[in-house]
Amino acid sequence: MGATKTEHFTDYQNHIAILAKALGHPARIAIIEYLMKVDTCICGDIVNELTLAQPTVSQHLKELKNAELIKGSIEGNAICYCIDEKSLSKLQAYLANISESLEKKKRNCC
Amino acid sequence: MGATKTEHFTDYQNHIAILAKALGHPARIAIIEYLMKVDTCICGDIVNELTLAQPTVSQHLKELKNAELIKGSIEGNAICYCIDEKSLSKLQAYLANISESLEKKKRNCC
DNA sequence: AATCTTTATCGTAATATTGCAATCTAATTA
DNA sequence: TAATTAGATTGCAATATTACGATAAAGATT
Repeated sequence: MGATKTEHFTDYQNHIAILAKALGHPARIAIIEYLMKVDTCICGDIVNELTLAQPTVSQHLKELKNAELIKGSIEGNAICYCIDEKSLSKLQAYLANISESLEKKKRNCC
Repeated sequence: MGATKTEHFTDYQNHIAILAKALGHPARIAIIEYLMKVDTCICGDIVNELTLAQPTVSQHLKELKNAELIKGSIEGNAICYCIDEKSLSKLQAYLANISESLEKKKRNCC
């Protein structure tokens, strides 16, 4: 035990969960926000932006990349990161859909 | 080490991360979807809906409740759960905001 | 009151995540 | 080519999460 039983859930449920999980750490939210603030992709100074050691930041970047929430391209000896809009939109659309449905059906409870 | 260094991030970043993290498991996505499908709050059969043991489901419900993504009210000897719109909207708005900004600033990279 | 039903909690094992020092790799510059 | 720079990888310790059997708590039913 201990590992998530992904086989009990749909591909879609697993995928949404992976996206949400990737955003489930303040450092990764901070990275996304930093990539938003500077409005091009950014080479280098992500590490300087966070008060975490370089290997830790590298690991968080890797997780965001695995979830395809960011993408990086090699630029000289630095790496240029930016937000991958597609995955972010997917999660956003999912939540928007729920919010919308909730508003429609005025439930008589709670 | 091992624990998230929340003190390095803003309250807002921490809060968004908590919401995302709570959705970062397929069982919890499945719970949210089930609560959406049946359009009132639901007493009882959440456990039957998932192929996980009752204590496991109870734990997932607790985490969703801690993040204030669902709320539960006692109804006889059962408990009646439904989605807590406020928190869900908050995360949705956050992502919508990013998506919107991304579309505006047509970035010349990646 | 005894039993049943529903949900929570405890205890514990397996696994995953977080964080960092040390090290490695690869491109860049001196 | 040696030194530098940017970033990834390795290895490890601390902590968190996931899952579930056993059990407890509390209202409902018999």
